[in-house]
Amino acid sequence: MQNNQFKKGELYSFITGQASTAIARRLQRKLNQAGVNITIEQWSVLYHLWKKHGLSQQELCHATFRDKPSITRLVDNMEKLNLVKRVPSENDRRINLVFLTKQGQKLEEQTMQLADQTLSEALKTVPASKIELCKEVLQIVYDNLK
Amino acid sequence: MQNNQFKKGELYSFITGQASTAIARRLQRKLNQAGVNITIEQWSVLYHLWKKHGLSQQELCHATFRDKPSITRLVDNMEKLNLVKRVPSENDRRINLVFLTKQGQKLEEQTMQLADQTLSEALKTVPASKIELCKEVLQIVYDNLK
DNA sequence: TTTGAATAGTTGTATAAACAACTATATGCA
DNA sequence: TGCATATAGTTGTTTATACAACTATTCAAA
Repeated sequence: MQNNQFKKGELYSFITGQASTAIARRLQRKLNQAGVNITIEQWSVLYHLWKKHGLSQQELCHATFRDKPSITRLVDNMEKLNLVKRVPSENDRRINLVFLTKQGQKLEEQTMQLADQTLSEALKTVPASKIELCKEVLQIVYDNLK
Repeated sequence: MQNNQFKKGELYSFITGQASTAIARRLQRKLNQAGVNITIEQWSVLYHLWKKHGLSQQELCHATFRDKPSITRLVDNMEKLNLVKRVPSENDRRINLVFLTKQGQKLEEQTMQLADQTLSEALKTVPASKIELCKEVLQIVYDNLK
C-alpha cells in the first residue's frame, strides 16, 4: 500500500474546517472587544494587503481561496468602511488594484497582536516542534491544491 | 530566506481556514458531480449522525462547532430535503433529537468514499508519519477550544 | 411550592459564500 | 485588421453564518 495509507479519523472534521472556524471566531471576538469593527473575512483580506500593497481582486482571490464574486463583495463592504480603495490599473483597464487606506494600514499592528495571541492560546499545549511540522504539512497541502 | 518567516504566514491563513475550505470545496464539487445534491455543511451534520443516531440539536452544535441558530436552519433545510427528521425527546420536551431518514442513511457509503478520495488527493505527497502528527495536533487544538 | 436561573430551540438581521450568467477589456492568431 | 477566446470584474440567487433577542421547558434553592 502507499505510504499515505492511514486512518483518517479527525481529519474528516478538517474538511469542514471546524478547528479553523473555532479559532477564527475567537479572533473575531477579540477584535470586537478591542472595538475593531471588522469581520474575520475582512481581516483575512487586510492580512494579504499588509504583506503587499496594491493587489488586484484576482490576486486576492488566489491568496484567500475565495471566488471572484466573494472578493467583489468583500471589497465593496471594505470600501464602504473606508479600509481599502479600488484603483483602476493604468496598464490594463480590466484590473482593479486594491490599496489600503490610512485606516486600513493602521489596523495592522493592533490586530496582528490579537491574531498572535489567539494562535498562541489555541496552540499553547502543543510542542513547538510539532507546530513546525504542521506548518510544513499545511504548506504541502496548499501546493497540492493549486 | 528563512523558511521561518514564510511558514509563519501559513498559520495565520489557518485562522481563516483556507486549506480546509479549499478541500471542502473539492468535496462539494465531487458530490455535485456524483449527483448528490447536498451542501458540504449538510454533509458535516450527516457525518456526525452516521457516527451516532439521534443527536440533539445542541449536541450537533458542539460536534460541528456551530451555534444554535445555524443548526436550527441546517436541520430545517435537511428536513425539507428529507435527509433527517426531528423527533421530540420523551424525557425532556425542550429537546429535539435529530434522526437520519432512509435517504440520509443511504448517503453514507457513497459520500464517505468521495471524502476519502478528496483527503487522499490533498495529502498525497505528505508522509504518513507527518499526517499522524497533524492529527495529534488537531486533537490538542480541539481540546484547547472546548 | 414557588420563583429565578439554566438549558434547548427559534426568529430577526446583517455579512459572507458558491455558482451561474453577465459586461468590459485584452490577447492571439489567421 | 478582425474575430474568437481568455481574463477581470459585477450582479442575481440560494444557502450558511454570527449575534442578539425571544419562547418554552426544566432544575434548583429558598
